Amino acid sequence: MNIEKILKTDKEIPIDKRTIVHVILVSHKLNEVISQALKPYDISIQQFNVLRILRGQNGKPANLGTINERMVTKMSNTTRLVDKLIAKNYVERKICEANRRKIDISITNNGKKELEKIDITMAEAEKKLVEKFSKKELETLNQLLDKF
Amino acid sequence: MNIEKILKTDKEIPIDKRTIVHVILVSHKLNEVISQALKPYDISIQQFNVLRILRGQNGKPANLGTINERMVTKMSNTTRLVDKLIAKNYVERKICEANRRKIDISITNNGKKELEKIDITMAEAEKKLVEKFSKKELETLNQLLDKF
DNA sequence: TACATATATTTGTCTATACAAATGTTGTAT
DNA sequence: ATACAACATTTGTATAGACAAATATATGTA
Repeated sequence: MNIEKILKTDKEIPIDKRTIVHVILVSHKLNEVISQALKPYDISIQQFNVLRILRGQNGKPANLGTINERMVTKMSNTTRLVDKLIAKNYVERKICEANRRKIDISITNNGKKELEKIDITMAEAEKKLVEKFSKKELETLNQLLDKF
Repeated sequence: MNIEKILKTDKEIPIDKRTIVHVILVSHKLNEVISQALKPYDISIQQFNVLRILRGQNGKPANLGTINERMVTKMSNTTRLVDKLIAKNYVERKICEANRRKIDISITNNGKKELEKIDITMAEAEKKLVEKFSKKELETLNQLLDKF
């Protein structure tokens, strides 16, 4: 990924700015590849993330706050994301009887089945994205990213 | 930036997935810091990018295609972005007489003045974002990111 | 010239994100 | 018991992004 080529610029970008733009560009690419991998399943990355979080609850329902905490992108409207998953019959929502301010959100069997199919595609996409890296390089990259 | 803490998970994430999530999380953070820096000027990152591209034209007007090429995030609707900059009187648009399909977009003096103010704030924000890195680390990071 | 094709931009629709305000529920202090 | 603050979610509004369709102009070819 050559940034200068992507941005069609001929002048050299100073290293501070270059690093920042570089991370953002790579992130865009990752998002794009993952979105494409999800396309056949007609589900967005964020919807997929919510489904995975709910499965990780192992039957225990989650409320909105819990989902939000675990999301890669903290959203202000997980409500609307959950709405879409309910429309697809991947998720159920009911009022939490112990605390009626909260809601209990859980994945349906249908949602679990769909997720299993998606998992395979996703694992392939993820593997392909990092195939050019050695294990050592991945470790170095993660250490460097930790400094942000 | 500790990913596991951010995602509130206790289990270790496999390195492939961890790297991908890591890049995306750092990218979110960079975007957030930059957005906040721009907030006092009431301009979005993308609007700022378009302004910078237009200034880089050195008086030569740009058409939509040119702007798109040079954008960090290639958009399908630079049209609407330009609309907003016109409303702020930072940018002018007129039909290109040489080829009436194209439009000539140029930055106004008002836009240039505003951009000069923003530049200072942005340079500070960028510098701060990478302050924990040595020059060598930044170079290594850029080299690793190139492999994506 | 007429027609098909390519090019450049605009518009519509849907999803996602950020932020603020509104709603409803619970806990607490008096 | 009432009033008030804190909490959890929902809703409204604006920006941005992906994609497809529509519009307008230009170009190549029979």
